[in-house]
This record gives sequence, structure tokens and C-alpha cells, in this order.
Amino acid sequence: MAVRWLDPAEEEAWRAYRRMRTLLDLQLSRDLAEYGVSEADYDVLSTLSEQADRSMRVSELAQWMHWTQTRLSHHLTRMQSRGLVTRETTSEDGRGARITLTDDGWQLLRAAAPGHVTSVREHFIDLMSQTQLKSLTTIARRVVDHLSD
Amino acid sequence: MAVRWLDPAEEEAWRAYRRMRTLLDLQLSRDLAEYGVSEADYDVLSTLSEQADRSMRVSELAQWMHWTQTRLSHHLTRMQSRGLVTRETTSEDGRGARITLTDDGWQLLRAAAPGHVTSVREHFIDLMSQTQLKSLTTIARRVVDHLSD
DNA sequence: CAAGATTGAAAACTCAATCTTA
DNA sequence: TAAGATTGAGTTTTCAATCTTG
Repeated sequence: MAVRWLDPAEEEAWRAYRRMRTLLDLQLSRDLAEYGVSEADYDVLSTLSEQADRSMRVSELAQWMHWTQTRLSHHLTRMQSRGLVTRETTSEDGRGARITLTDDGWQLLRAAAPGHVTSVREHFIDLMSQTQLKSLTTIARRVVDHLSD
Repeated sequence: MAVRWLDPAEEEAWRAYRRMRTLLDLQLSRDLAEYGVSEADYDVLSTLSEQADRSMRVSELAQWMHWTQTRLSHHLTRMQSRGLVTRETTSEDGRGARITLTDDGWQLLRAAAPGHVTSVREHFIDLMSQTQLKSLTTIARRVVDHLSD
């Protein structure tokens, strides 16, 4: 079967996307590092913070973040030792573990969030027009829908 | 100073972008893994392959890929031990090292490329209209220009 | 046995030296 | 001394068990 290689416009789109991804990631993690937070940390903290009780099951968190349970488990061990989350065996299911954001974890997120949002604006959101923002959302949603079995 | 939080549309754009990024990455690396190649491997191999002599200086490659020299050096050690690249001291500059794609490295890229391009199409490029492709390119270029000191 | 989660070893990446040549 | 590159130690991520409860 013949491969359909990318034409010049497609190639350029792919390269530009990849480059944006790389540079934006570097910038955002550099900025977050000032608060002693990695992107992974921030994602865990902010996800937990959005729950009414600031807690989630490990499996639930892993699925939501698209992380393997193994990776999350190791990461939570480190965050726990830093006092950012607690781990408790839950009554719902004797096998399960429930992760809860501590006050320190919440405070750390509160401290990092304004700077992070400012970075996201400065290096991404504010560089686009309203139309472009809409367009990006549509594209991203399409890709996400496609990839979410 | 007051923080300008993201409004709902901006928030949605940012979340969708992040989710796309995560899922697309997972899918592409899963697909590449079938050929025994990581995304990092693929990037090194394809970058070298685009040079006339299939070779580059380490520093040049590191700058182009936005990798630290350390990361690249370690990665090249592994690729070298797999027989994918060679390392030679160059005559131009006694301090420098020149990395060259071996025939095996070239063959591995040739083997992986069709499948990779097919993945990129299926999960990204072909999901967009011409207009969306252009729009994405414009956005990405803008972000890249902004972030490229 | 399957599901939820953890563990330990190996691989990959980062950070702080170190080494060599300009 | 600075530039180009590597090294080794520590951290993070992955891979393959393992453990415990449903």
C-alpha cells in the first residue's frame, strides 16, 4: 500500500505544531519551577482541587490524567512525602486508595496558579485572536474525540 | 497585581489543547513503538537524515531539537550502542563531536517512517480541513516566533 | 481469577561537576 | 577562561512482577 506522505503545507503544519509544543512546554515548566512545582505536580494538584472534597481514587485520577497507575503511584509517594497529599484506604472498596489534597498542597497550588495562568496567557492564549481561539478549540476537540476510543 | 484568569472559552481552548497534546503523544509513541523506536529516537534519526551528509555536530543537533547537550549526549550513547549512529571527533574543531547516521539507523528510519506518517495523518492532519490546517499553522508559528528569543 | 494499587529494577532525563581543546 | 562535549549521581518514568481484596 502506497504511503501518502505529507505535502508541503501539511508538513509545515506538523512541524510548527511540534515546535510550538516543545517550546511552550519548556517555557511553562521553567515558569512553574520558580514555585517548586513541576507540570506533573501542577496537574495532580489542580485536578484534585477541582473535586468537591479535594480527593479522588487513584484509578480515577490515573484515568483522568491518562497516566499509568504505576507512574501515578510513584508520583503520589513523592508528593505524599512532601506533604502535598494524603493516602487513605477507602471504605467503598478495600482495595482502593483515596488521595486527598492537604492544606499545604492547596496552598502550593494557590501560590503557583496566578503565575501559571499568566504564563499560559502570555505565551499562548493572548497570542491568538478570538477566531483563532475558536478554531484551535474545534481542532483540538476533534482530535480528542477521535482519540478517545 | 490582579491576575487575569481564563474565561470559559479560553479555559476550554487550553484544556482541549492539553488533552490533544497528551492523547496524540500517547498514540504516536504507541505506534512508533511497534518499530522499536521512541519519539526521541525518531526525532534524532529524521533530523540527521535531512542533512546532506547525514551528519551533524552534537551542539548543532541539540540546539535544533531544543534538547540539553547532556540529554542528547546520553541519548546518543544509547543510540550508538544500538548501532544507529557513529560519533567521530571532527577536524573542524578538536572539541567537537560529529554524529553520523549509520546504514542501520537509516534503514530503521525507512522502516518506521511510513507507519509514522500514516499515524500523523490518521490522528491529526486528516482530521482537519484545509482552512483549519492553515489556521493551526498560523497559530503555531505565532507561538513559536514569540518563544524564540 | 480479575481489579486496584504498590513495589523494585531498569531505562530515561536532569543537574552539577569534569575533561579537553580553542 | 570559555566552548563543546561527556560523566556520574540523583530523580522521574517505564516495565514486569507482586500483593490484597472483590
